Amino acid sequence: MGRHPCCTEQKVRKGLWSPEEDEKLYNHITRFGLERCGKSCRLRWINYLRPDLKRGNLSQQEEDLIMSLHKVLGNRWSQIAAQLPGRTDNEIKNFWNSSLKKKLKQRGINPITHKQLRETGAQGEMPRPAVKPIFNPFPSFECQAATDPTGTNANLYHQLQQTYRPLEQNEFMKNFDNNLVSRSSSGYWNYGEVLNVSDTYAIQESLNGSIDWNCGIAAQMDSMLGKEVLGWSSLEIKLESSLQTEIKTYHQRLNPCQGLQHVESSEEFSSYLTTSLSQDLSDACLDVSQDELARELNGNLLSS
DNA sequence: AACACGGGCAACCGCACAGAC
DNA sequence: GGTCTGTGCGGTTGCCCGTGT
Repeated sequence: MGRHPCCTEQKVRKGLWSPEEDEKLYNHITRFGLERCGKSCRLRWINYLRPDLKRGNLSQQEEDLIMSLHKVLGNRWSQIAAQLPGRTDNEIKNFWNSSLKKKLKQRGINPITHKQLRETGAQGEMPRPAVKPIFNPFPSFECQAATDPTGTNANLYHQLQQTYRPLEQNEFMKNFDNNLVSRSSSGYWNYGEVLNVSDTYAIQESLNGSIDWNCGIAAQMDSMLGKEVLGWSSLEIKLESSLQTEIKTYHQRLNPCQGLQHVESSEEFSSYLTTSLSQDLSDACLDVSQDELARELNGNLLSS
């Protein structure tokens, strides 16, 4: 778990409180009559009083960046906030819940998956699936662009098509029959033998069908599966370090002083970001089709 | 003017993690 | 290895304010 940027600054102490610090705090509270707990004070400082905070509304550029980052990171507000200097995770979370979410819905886009909503629902909501949703090894790429070969991100679509080679029907069934794709009694899918990577990856679906990326939960699988499970964190680290690089490059492109190409829109950035990340992930030789896997596993779930 | 309602936002809550002891 | 403390994080709650009736 990362620390808040303020604690990485050299002049900010961390760890146990010294008697001198206790005395200073005590004096402040007794002198000014502050009746707040430490946690509340900390929150107030982080979200409101910190001198490096930006005031005022978020710019269109910031909004675009949040949108793009959410597509990749999901509700990891602190990580999103880390890319927006002077903005807090709380501010971004509130902005997302009160504004951006609605905007996406109005555009017919599911704010959780960033996929186009079907036109069947009365309120434009996705109908609940008849069976429990299937684990998707690449939730980050469930963007509209990847499913629309005729859209503005056609290049991305074709790249993803090439990067993630579909498994043939019999190839999948062979894997399933040989227990290379398996599911534990606790609801974990294990793709370790199918994904051609050094570690075995595991993940849990939450009740609402979203994916639980928590490494801590995945770590609990050690005992269940009887073997070392977690390379998940290493994948996450790889993904995030890739993301850091892309963000840096994005900022460079946004800065005309550096004489680099200008990014025109959030769509362009999304495409750019996702394309770059897909290249990084393809380096990990992930060789599986999510759609094929989902279809087949759904079928097996129904028949079991 | 009074009330209901909804949106925006700050603050709170509970959990998890890391490090010290 | 267990416990305690400090900290980070995301979901949720509740207050304030504007708007509509």
